Amino acid sequence: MKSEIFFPAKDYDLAATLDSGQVFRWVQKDGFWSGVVGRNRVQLKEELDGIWARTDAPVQNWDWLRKFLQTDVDLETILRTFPNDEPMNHAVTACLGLRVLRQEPWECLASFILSATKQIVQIRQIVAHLCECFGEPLAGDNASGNLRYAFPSPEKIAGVTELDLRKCRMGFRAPNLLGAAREIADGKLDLPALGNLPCAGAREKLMALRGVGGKIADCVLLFAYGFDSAFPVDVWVERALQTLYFPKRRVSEKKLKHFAATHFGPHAGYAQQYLFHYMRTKKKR
DNA sequence: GACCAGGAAACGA
DNA sequence: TCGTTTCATGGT
Repeated sequence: MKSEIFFPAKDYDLAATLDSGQVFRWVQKDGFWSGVVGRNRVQLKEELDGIWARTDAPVQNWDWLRKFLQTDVDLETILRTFPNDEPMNHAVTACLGLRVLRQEPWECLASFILSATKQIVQIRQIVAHLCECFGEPLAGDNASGNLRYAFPSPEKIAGVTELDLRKCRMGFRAPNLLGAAREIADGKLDLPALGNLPCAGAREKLMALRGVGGKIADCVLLFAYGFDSAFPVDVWVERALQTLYFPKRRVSEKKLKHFAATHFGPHAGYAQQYLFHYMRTKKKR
């Protein structure tokens, strides 16, 4: 029994949002985007004035999907807080409608632990392997590959061996994922409770995990908890800051991070996502 | 076949 | 407090 709904939203670019390295399980086919949110398989389609959605299983309350998509966020208000400079204006013009999603914390944390020095296509492959190996099967019948499964729980991961995880081709990231899963399964780290802490406190807790440094912590703070001030600096964003803002002189990573923390305003993380996607897509045009 | 990827941690100067 | 090296794997 399928269910469907329409979420009104101005300026929502579904492709840019789902294909900008925030999430790793969404695939486009036959004009729809297919993915999994929690235990629900979902199909999405961008319409003129919003997002149309359909699930395989019946749904009464759609709050979980509305929250994931962040359709209630007034994008225009956020964009107005961005600095009015040339690089930022170019990035916004190029990817208008790009949104920051609100993900489930464990899936987000696990995915970004697996992201270390991996290309986005490869992160997708590793996550797909992980779901096929350890995820619970989902109800319904019209999905293929890893979309047949939920993202595996911390308890499930905590119960397998490092060798089992390495079979998903995650290499040296395996002990880091296993360690994080055990901390959570053992109750030593209360992931949902991090959302009640100040940003800096939550960041500290995340960085206490082996394999989680500042960049991965910032991704989780921004993509799972909605701390819009978090500003992940990876190789692409570092390149964006260096070439777009300081083209004449080489600036140290530390200086770039200080610049980022002071220049982009209260929704810096949102601005970061525009710069990231802009840099990754502009040369292809 | 070289080079690099949404990094982090250990190490040496 | 810096820069350098190592880690595993696969895309380009």
